Amino acid sequence: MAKNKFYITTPIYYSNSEPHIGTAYCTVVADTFARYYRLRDYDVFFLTGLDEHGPKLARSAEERGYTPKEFVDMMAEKFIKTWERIGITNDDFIRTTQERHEIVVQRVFQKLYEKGYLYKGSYAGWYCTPCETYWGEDELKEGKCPNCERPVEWLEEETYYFKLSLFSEPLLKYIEEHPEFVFPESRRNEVISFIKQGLKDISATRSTVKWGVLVPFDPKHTVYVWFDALINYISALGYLREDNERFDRYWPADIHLIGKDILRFHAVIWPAILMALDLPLPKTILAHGFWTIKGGKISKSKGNRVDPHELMDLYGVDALRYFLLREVPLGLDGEYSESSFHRRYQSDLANDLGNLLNRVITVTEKYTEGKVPEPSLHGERERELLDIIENSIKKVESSMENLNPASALTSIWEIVQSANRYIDQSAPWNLEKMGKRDLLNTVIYTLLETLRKLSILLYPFIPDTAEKIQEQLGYKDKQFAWDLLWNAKIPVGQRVQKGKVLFPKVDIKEEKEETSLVNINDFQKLDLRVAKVLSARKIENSDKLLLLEIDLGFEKRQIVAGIAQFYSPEELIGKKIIVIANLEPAKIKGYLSYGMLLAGKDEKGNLSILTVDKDLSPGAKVS
RNA sequence: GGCGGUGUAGCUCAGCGGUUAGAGCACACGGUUCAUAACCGUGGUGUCCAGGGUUCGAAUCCCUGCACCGCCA
Repeated sequence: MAKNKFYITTPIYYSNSEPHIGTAYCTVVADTFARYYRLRDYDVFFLTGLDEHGPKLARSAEERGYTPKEFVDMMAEKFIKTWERIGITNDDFIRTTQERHEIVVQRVFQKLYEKGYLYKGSYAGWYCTPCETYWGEDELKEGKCPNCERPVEWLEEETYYFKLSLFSEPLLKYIEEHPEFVFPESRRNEVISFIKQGLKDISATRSTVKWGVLVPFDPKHTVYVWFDALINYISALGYLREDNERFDRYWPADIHLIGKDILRFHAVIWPAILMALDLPLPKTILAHGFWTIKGGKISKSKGNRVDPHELMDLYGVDALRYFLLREVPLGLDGEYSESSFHRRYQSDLANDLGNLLNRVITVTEKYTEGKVPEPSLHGERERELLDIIENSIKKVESSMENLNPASALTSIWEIVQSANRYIDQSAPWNLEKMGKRDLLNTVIYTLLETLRKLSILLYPFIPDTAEKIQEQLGYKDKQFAWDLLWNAKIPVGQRVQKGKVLFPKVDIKEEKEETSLVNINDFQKLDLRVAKVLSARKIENSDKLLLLEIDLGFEKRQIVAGIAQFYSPEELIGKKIIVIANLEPAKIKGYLSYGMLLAGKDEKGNLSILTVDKDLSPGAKVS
């Protein structure tokens, strides 16, 4: 019997910036669905990847002194490492610079051209040459490029248009007939009202951008990045290629998980392309919300970016996953703060779940020699707990069906809470003295069995924890499958294995009011690092500035330093200097500086850069 | 300017026509000692944004206004 299939995707993230809480969020949610459906015995295909084309990327690479290829390879490494650490179980990782992808983009383009959906025209607008980007009249900042503030020029460019206008009617009809096509409903309404205004043909190629996929029938053009990017969902499956078994098996996608910012590409343009190709449309475009800090957007320029690695260092992988999944219903914006994260960790994970496991294992060791006892009685309390568990499982299933992992977690915590209540009411620590051996055995057995079920239920959300629970329950081979909720029991006689506390308490210092004194937290905001100077040269038209390329161990960067009057470029090369690695990038004399080196200066005007007393590797933290 | 959404306990939110309006967190008191100063129980708090209307009955439906947010122009 063929299994049901489930195909879920994340967007391919623009590899211009490193993984942050937003991309981590999206990927964790997708992973949770993927894991859940695997437990339900679906044949799951989970795709994520990177968007590696486009002018911005080429420019970022150049600014840092890399070729685009070197740069995207380096970034890809970071994404892959981060996802590994978060326990992401993607089945493939697509990169738009891969040949397998580029070929499909070209074939799709050729096909659309032959079917008459692409035509040559021209595009005009205010063009910024360094940024390789067109801007609308209203987007300009005082008549200049809003991105780099350099002058723009009115330019007309040859381009191929995609006949999006043909699809207003069919799209509208489709969306109206398929209420589940866009989620949540408010986003669906947005899409409908957008389409109702009428769709215009859109430019699908560029002749000024080099870093992209060549248009097969007119190679002075490259395919516009958005078009290139959308194709990933089918190129990864081998569409229009010889090895297209995956495509036959998994398309159409069950869920395209996306951020609300790219809703239109996915709910309008992408389905139009698919219709043009005579392909079935994905079942659901699921737009999640954004994380905010103090009600505002998280952005690099505000410098309030949240590094998932820092949270994992402090609290662990599952704390991050749990917070992201639990704090906010999928589809809405969520407010991130250290204190809300800490609260979730402390009360839900440490106090409720972690402590439950800990106390149950201790009781087992104390009263039944660490072995799963044989249950005998089955009383009112056991019945009650079982009812709650059964009920919660059903709620988890319907919550997942309704795309709401947050409410699934709420239901799972009903079990945690009931188990805590059960152990309190049954008070196994009194039963031995009272000579109620049978009841004692039943109570302990019931608790261990409840934890076994919990481990399965938790697996899609916090897989590490789920595994640790089974380890402590004494399982050598982990058992994760949904039907084991009903068709298995913890084996009598199995030896439990007390392990480390699941979620150790984490101390954080309360946020202090601003004072003139800085506290240790303030200091710790500075990411001071040892860096090795790789190259140095004078910046033209400046007698103070040097442009340095430095090795930070984890990456190479350029920084601008105002020390040309004190150091020659030659004497700096090879020196180990101290830099602030997380300083907001600044543009100095047209050069972007990604950090600042530390130097001391006395009243006489002598300047000396800071260096290390003994040899340290680049990237070493200074504190 | 157009379309849509939101406004409920100190905080985050659920309820969306029907008994004294709910949950979690926080707070207070009590219990308990197996446990990560944890867990369990009990408790209080609310002009359900404002005003008007429909209804036997409205946080819930309709209208107006205010505030915030989203999409579009």
